[in-house]
Amino acid sequence: MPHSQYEAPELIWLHPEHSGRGPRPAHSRASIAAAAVRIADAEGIEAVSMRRVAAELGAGTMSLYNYVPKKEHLFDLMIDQVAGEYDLPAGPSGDWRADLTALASMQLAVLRRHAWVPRLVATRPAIGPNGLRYTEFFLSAVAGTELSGAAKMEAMAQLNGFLCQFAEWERAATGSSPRWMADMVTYLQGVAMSGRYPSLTQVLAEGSTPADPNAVFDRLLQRILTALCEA
Amino acid sequence: MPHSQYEAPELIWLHPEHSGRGPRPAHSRASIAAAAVRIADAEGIEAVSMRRVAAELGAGTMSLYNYVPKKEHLFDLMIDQVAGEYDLPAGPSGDWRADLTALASMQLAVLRRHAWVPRLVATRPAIGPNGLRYTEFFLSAVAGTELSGAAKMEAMAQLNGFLCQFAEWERAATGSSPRWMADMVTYLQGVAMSGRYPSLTQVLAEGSTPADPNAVFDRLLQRILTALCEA
DNA sequence: GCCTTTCTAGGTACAGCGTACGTAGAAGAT
DNA sequence: ATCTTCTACGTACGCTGTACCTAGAAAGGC
Repeated sequence: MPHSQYEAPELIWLHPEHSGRGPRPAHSRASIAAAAVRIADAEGIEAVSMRRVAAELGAGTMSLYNYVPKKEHLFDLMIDQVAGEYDLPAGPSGDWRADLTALASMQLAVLRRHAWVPRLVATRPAIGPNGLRYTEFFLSAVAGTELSGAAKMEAMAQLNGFLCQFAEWERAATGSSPRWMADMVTYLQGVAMSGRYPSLTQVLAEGSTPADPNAVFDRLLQRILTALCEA
Repeated sequence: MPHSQYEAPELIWLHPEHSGRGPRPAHSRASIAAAAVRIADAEGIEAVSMRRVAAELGAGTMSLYNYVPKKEHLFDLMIDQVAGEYDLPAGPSGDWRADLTALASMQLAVLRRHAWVPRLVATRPAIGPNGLRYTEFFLSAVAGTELSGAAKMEAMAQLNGFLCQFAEWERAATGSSPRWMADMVTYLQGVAMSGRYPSLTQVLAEGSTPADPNAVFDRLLQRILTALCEA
């Protein structure tokens, strides 16, 4: 294909991976995605640059562009790569609440392993092959409910949003740098001292024994499931 | 302060805006935040660069660093700037559900006006002066419930997450480029054709009369409120 | 067999980014 | 009047995504 006047599709999944002609590609989408995931897990999503991923693969920077026409597409590959970690049952059990509870636990585990995922999926739809497997299982699990098709999709989006939100909240509470935590304490002390925020001050003063995140998760999840799927 | 060996606090709110000495600053946090918000509203958040904001203010690029030690802090200022758009009642009405419903509607309006907000608040806590006013109102509104202090904060975080999620979902459904929508349709047709995703195919085939977003919002909001605040 | 076509690999180059550092000068403190 | 501390901002560095180009490999048509 000529370089000019051709516009790559917005969706990498519409871009054929290889089309017979020419030399065998030295890499694959899967190996590229795996390399990018490795970097993001170890050094954070902001360390994932085209140069860095290419270096990880031992390839030239610009060679990557044969596989990934735009950097955004690299993110799509990464999302679908981790979506491949789901170990989905062959079919729904008939108990939608049990199925979705199990699915959500699995997803939380994935989000904990790959802390950069919530940020990415908030921006881009996860509709690669593995994302579609997830969607298919979710939809089959809630097939027995009275939800309309559109409502099922909404419910999936909301559940995903809740899980990402929870994972980020958990990480913010436990994974911040000491300096950051210290600054936060200093600031909130000043806020309490100012006297302008009595309700907030009262909550802060409560001491807040940090509840077991898993317990909080289970409780909130059940409530969300009820909210989403019950008529 | 000397340039070296001093480390700015992680929180811009711990950084004094001006300390008497030296020449009068030509700008203010408020004017800088307003300029950045103007740019983000008009051209998207990725158009907000230190150079661009400085230019908008008619200042030299590096002058901005006297007000905003790091770019992240500029985001904090922007978030608090739009949090200033809330027109909060003087105090809670005593009906927490009514108060939170009104608060959520106001917030949705803000998120619709400033589509870049969800992405930012997912990353950074909104604890500037205006964010604290919001927090204070939320906490005072749910003061009558049986929630613990920590549970109240969780509830606020979850409600915020829901609102951002909803705003992004709404925008994705209505605000994408024609090219993007066309590519999506092409892709999903192929997906349905493949036969590998029967439940998804069925949902897609349903036609999905696009429900009134406001109705969907009201319904989901009430369910979320119930899930979060009822014992 | 060869030739043409179409692919892959990857170097070079450019505009734009955040920001470290240094200098010049203004204004409050003594 | 002097010292100190602030503001304004130019220059420069290392990094980013990626447009464009060249070189060579492999498949299709004859």
